[in-house]
This record gives sequence, C-alpha cells and structure tokens, in this order.
Amino acid sequence: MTEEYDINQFKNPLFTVDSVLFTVKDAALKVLMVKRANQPFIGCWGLPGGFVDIDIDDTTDKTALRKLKEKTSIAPPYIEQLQAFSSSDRDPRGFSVTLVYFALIAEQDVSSHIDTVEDVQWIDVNQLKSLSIAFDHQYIIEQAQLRLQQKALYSMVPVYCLPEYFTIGQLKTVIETIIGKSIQRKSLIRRIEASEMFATIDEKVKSGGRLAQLYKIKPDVDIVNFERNLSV
Amino acid sequence: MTEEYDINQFKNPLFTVDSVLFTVKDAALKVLMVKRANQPFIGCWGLPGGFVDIDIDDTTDKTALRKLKEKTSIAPPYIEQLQAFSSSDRDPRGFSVTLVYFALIAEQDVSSHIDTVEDVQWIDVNQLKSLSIAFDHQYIIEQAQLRLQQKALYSMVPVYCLPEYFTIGQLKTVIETIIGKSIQRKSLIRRIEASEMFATIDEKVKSGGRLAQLYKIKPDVDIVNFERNLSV
DNA sequence: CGAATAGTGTCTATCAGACAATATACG
DNA sequence: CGTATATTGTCTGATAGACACTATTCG
Repeated sequence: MTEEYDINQFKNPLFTVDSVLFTVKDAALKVLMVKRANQPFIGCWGLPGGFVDIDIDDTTDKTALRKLKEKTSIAPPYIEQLQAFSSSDRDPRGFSVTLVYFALIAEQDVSSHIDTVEDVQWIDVNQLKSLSIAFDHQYIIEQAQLRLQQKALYSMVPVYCLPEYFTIGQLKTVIETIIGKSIQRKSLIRRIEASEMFATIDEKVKSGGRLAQLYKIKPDVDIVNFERNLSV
Repeated sequence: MTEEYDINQFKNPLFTVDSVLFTVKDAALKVLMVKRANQPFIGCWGLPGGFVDIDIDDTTDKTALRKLKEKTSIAPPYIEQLQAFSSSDRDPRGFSVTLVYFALIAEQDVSSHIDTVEDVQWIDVNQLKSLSIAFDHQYIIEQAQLRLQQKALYSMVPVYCLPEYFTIGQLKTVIETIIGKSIQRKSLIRRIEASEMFATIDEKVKSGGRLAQLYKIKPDVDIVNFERNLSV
C-alpha cells in the first residue's frame, strides 16, 4: 500500500511552546509568569509561551526564545528543553501538547524591564499554590524545579542565575536556595577550580567582612558535569 | 485586547511521535527500525512512530506505545521521553516536530514477532551510516544512544534489555556493550545490592564455569539513581 | 587436574563533608 | 580589638577501581 500523506487524516493536536524561566531573587527561587490576556484561563498567571510561527521560527528553540524576548527583552544565557506535556484535557480546546523549555537568568538583567509592565512578574515558586495558575503550568513548574535541583547537584548551571561578575558567596547562596539545603563552601570552591569554567577578575567587592574575589564565566566554555552529586 | 484563539491564525506544524527502541543482541546495541512504506523517504529505514490519533491516544505516551505495539506486538518495560526535534527542513512537507521516546526491551521478547515480518528489523547502531535512514533519524538515534550511555553510568536501566531472569554476567555484558567499555564486576555487584531492586531466584544456570545465580527485578520497584557515575 | 566463569576480600584512589585555622575588612 | 565574611588546610567517610583469591562446574 502506497498511501500518500493526507493532512486531514488526523485532527492535529494543539501545539505550543512554553518556558519556565527561573531566577533567584530575595533569597527565593522565582519563576517568570505572565498574566493571561486571552482565553482560556484569562486573568490567570501562565508561563510565557505560545504557538510556533513557522514563518519566523525555524526550530522550537527559536519560538521559546522569541516568546521570552517579548516578555523580558533579552535572551537568557541558559536554556534547554525540559519535556513535552500532553493530554486531552489539559486545555479546554482539546488535545494539546506543550513543549516546555527551562531557562535561567540573572534577575538584574530583566527586572528593569519587567518593572515597566503590569502583566509580567517574578513569582516565588512557594507562592504558586495560593494563585490561580493556567493549565497544568503549576505541575510543569514543579517538574522544572526538580530538574533544576538535580542539575544543581552535579553541574554549575546555577551560575546562570547570577550577573556577569559574581562571588563565591553569591553562588553558594543561589545553589542553596535552589536545592533548599546548605552546602559546604569548600566543596563549591573545589568544583569551581576543577571545572575550569571560571576566571577570577582583578577586583574584589565588599561583603561585610573580608573582601570577596570576583569571578566570571570564561568565554565559550561548556558546562561541566561532575561525576558525583553533592549530598542531599 | 481580548483576541479569541483562532485555529487558523498559525499554520500548525506537523507533529509526530517516534520511538528509539534499543536492545542488546549478539553483543551489539541494536535499534528497532521500520522500512517506510509511504512517502516521504519511502523504502528508507525509519523509527517506529507516526501521528497522534487524538480519538485513541490521551497522551503522547500512548501514541508512542501504540505505535511500538503495532511493530513489536508488546509494550516495552522501559520507556521515557527523550526530546523533541524540530526544524523547517527535517521533513520535506514543511516545518515539523517529532517528540521522541527512548525505550528498552529484551530482544527475546520481540524477535519471535519481528521474524515473521519483512519491514521491521533490529539494526546495529554502528551500521546505520551504511544505510539510508529517513529524516534526521540517524541523528536522533545518536542522541538517544548518548542518553542511554549516560544513564547506564548512574542507574540500572540497562537491565531492561534483559529477560525476566538474568545473571550478573549478562547484565555486565549489556552494560559494557552500551557504554563501549568494560566495567568491574565487583562494582556492578555492589550496585545490585545497594539498589535493592533485585531478588535472587532459587535457581542457577550454566555459564561455562561455575553456575550463575539468577536475578529478577522485584515487582513495582523504582529505578534507583546512584550519586556517582561509573568511570568513563 | 585445567580451563572457564562466578563470586569474595581488601587495598587504593577520588572527592564530598566537616570543621578548625587563618586572612582581611570595617567600626 | 571584635565581629563578620572569605579563604585555606586537613581529617574523615563513602564508594568506585584494581586485582588477587576462592568457589564451582565441566571435560
């Protein structure tokens, strides 16, 4: 049998791309949420995202970045695919699939922009349950948070929640906020050195006590994955 | 602005679900491939998969399982989402997205079935480059293989390439085939014990020397992830 | 017995945790 | 100096690698 493909043979699922953009701000893990202006779930908070525009986006990565840029005005320094979520009842319009990306950014790099708009906000992940969240986005955020927590144990990705120059103390706080547990400063320093991902800056900053060394990410380095997890 | 959703506002991308089903057979990592009966890439080998049937499948997981079952007659004991692959040129029909699953099965559980058909075969991953592979499926298989190799270093998933009862020697061979490097039998035994995922069977089997203890997976256990990788 | 494979014992290497010791700001 | 934070030194603990040693089966 040599059937030709018939575009109408199947009802196509609704397909969207959403992003979970995290940062650490005020000692809490926050996620970028958008107040929905359209149905369904109008007025609820939802993840930034939307439909692929196949005339503009040549991959779904581009869709995710385009939608994030609409809300934050910049591209996050770290983004990866999380997972697709699908079901016949997650969207009242019918079977839908959302491909979810998971991204990190320094809050300083977006706050100036989102302070000018009403409908985009950093929301503490621990306050989601007291808000009206669109679709299954709360569940999706939980899954993204689990992934971030895992990654924080074996990689340096949390550094992408910090601005260009940062101290070990800041990185330690960010990691501790993400995994919800304190870590050994010494272990962190060992990893910073072993990873060879970072360069010291010829400058130190005040910190309440001894001045702290500034670091930055070396240009064009890959994220190092360690062979052991930090303890949980 | 209160725009209503307009199904025709965007050209919907083609959306498919494909699976990379691996097994270890004849001391080689093999992937289940299907000879394509339809355009595009008719006559080439491709991954088992297809369109979501929203009248039957309530999630994409169901689509993956349904398509695998069509080709193998059974559901694999291990399946997880790998990743979505998208681009405007991976399919000649236009922008397309494929959500790819990654699954493992014992070859004994499918071989009897696929031996009766012409268009489904286990193909050695190292022989793919000499064949005509549809779409970007060769690249997708490489990505799935990398994921499997990583997982083999910190979890017991390779056991799902073995039948119900298996020996430590068989598991060792499967892991070594997957990661392409020999491992310490002792390390494997330590992990089998620490994971508490397995029960010994009151039976031993011939192996050329001393009889080997049979193991099986305890019912309803979760896959244990270790905090360290085996060395690479 | 010898060859082959299964399984154990045990020493080493690596790296995270714990925490003491030292360094450097600032008032 | 006292307090606070940064940074280093070093000991302990957990687990993987290496590999010798023992056990069991078959011809």
